[in-house]
Amino acid sequence: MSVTLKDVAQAARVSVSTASRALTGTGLTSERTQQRLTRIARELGYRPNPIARGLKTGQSRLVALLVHNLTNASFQVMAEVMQARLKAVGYQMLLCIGGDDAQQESDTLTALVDHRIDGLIVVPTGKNGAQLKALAKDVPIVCLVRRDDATDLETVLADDPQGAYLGTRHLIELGHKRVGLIVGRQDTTSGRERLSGYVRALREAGIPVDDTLIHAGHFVPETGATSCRKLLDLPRPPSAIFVANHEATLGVLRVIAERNIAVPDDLSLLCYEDMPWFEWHRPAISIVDNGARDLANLAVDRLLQRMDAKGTGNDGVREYRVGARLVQRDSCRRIEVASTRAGKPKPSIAKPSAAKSPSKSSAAKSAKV
Amino acid sequence: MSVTLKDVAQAARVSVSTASRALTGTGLTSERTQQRLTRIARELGYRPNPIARGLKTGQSRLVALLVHNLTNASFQVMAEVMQARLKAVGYQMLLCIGGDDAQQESDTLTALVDHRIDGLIVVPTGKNGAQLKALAKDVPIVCLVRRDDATDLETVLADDPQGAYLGTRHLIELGHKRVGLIVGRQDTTSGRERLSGYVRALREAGIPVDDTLIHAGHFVPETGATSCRKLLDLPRPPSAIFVANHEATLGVLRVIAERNIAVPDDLSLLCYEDMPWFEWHRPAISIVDNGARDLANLAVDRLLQRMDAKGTGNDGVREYRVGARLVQRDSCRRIEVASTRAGKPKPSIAKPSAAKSPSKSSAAKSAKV
DNA sequence: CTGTTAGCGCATTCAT
DNA sequence: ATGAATGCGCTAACAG
Repeated sequence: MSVTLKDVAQAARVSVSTASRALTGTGLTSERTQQRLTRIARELGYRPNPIARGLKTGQSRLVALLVHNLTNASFQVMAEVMQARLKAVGYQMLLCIGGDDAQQESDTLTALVDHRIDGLIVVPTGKNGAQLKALAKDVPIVCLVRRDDATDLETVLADDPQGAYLGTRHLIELGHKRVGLIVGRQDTTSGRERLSGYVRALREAGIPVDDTLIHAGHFVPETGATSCRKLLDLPRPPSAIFVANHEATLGVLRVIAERNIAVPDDLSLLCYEDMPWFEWHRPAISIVDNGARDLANLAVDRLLQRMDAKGTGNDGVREYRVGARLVQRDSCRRIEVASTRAGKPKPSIAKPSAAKSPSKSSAAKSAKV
Repeated sequence: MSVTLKDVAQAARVSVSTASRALTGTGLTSERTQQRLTRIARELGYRPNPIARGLKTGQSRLVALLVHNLTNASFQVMAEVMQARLKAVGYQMLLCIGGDDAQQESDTLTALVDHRIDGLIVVPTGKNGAQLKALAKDVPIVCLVRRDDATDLETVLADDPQGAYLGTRHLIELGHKRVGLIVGRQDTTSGRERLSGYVRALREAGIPVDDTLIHAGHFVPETGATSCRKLLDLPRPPSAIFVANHEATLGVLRVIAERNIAVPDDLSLLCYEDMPWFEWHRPAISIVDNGARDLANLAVDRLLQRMDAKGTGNDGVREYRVGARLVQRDSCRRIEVASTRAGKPKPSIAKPSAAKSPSKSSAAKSAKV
């Protein structure tokens, strides 16, 4: 069916081992045979068989990415970035979709190691820590976006405390006193951290935290719809809603459309994680950008690094943060400050573009309570 | 590192071959040893090594999907559907992104066969027909969404002629005489077929085809923006635009937003291929649904079938079509028939759904409520 | 620098 | 029904 190393060796009248050495470029062959073999191999259309090679070397040239879905825009760009980066260094990407489900994640993980993947980037559900920990002994693993607290794996996170803080502060600076928050499950890193950023911004502004304005739930559109309805039905509904649960966004937009609410006139809306069309929506939706592309790149960098330095125990385990950015568009408006001081609350900080901010989340700004 | 078949055999005090036979369930072993081995294997946590097995059998339990990108909503659902279906029957999906680029496609294809994939579903660029044809001898292939005319591979297509026809006819029935068309490159199946459907609907209605209303281009947002601008700048601009190039949609929406054009009051808009948020956009965008989910399912069915019936030459090669559907939402409106009969053009057919937004352009700022 | 020898883990032939 | 032997294609000792 296909030409093997043996064929090449025969054609060149050398042993297979010589052929192998010459073609794998181990510099253990004479320059001449090296080139000769290379030529012959090319002429014959020889393609090394990764399966056979893998059986021997224990490697597969396969790297897996395990995400929850492909609907989330962040996961899309992560997948694309990873695929491109990995291909450039000779790896094939195995994309798996776990649905944020513990069982599926577990099954997929074992299937992946069965296939002897050389590396893994995973957005963990957080419910298979033990398994992940065990696997980490055999294959380099980098966690992405979420931390699995039961492990001590290298992890690349978005700076969610900062992002949520920036977003909330922005709304507060626009004059909003009652900011509704729709956030993810509190048993996830991002869910907790975004809530904490929100709370911090409120505290810092001296605004009491009103629990009725906070809705935490599963990462699905329905969460957004339900939560949004409840917020709007409040005796004193919020003047702004911060949707920090990306998957919930669609649900929120749906309710807003259903009730014919004008954004930003009747309600300011701020979302988390960009999507290509947010910019073209009317009004264009302001967002907190989590830096999906940079997250992916960093994760790949770390993974590649670990893959190279295999054998080097899991010492260097470290946690990384990629800064968040506020991207102002047209879905948030300034509202009248119906309170005491007439002075306008500082001009918007509107930092036009990028800006790594101190990633140390909390300590940086103000030592509030 | 991991427990091998040999370990299991030893623990059971049988030969590896017996162990192999028992565990692969070839019914060539006594019922008793069969169960005994199964139990022992489980106790030991034995997991067959697909690499080793693959080397022997020539199979990998890997199936690849090669698409252009992950931005296209259709590709997203196809990837998710495929992954789920394949996993259910014990295959891992290798997702590759070719960027609709001939070179990348070619590279990827060779990498995939190197890895001895057991099957391939590909959205072909159409520029590597020869290669695909050659590969088809070694591995079952199903083309999806596009046909590669240089091959005679089994192909699962959307019914684009029908879809474009339905969409165009819908607009015509609403009274539109000048319907702009933004469509894909004419060297692709879908590009040609959608154009043909458009033309047919026009002809059928006795409306002359105006070339200045037709823009064919690459599958990128920019195409939509450019084309849309040209259409709007026409001396006699169209009253409706049919965006039959999915990737171009964003560009069109952008121009519409930039110019502050009211849809559907100033312009009716019909798009091709659904996206989750189309429904929540304001106005909700009417579309022609290409049936991505069904396309994927059918493609998987066909592939699995071919994979089973391997050896059976490439006889059964056939072409399948998945019907398109028109999904009416709020972005198309009936317009006055500026001709003969005076009858007033009926009130806007505005479907029950959501409410009309403050139609007139000025939406963003201005006084509200 | 090169050829010889040995497996990697498994499925499968051939014996028994 | 089971064991022994063979080889898939390749890499890596181990000699020369």
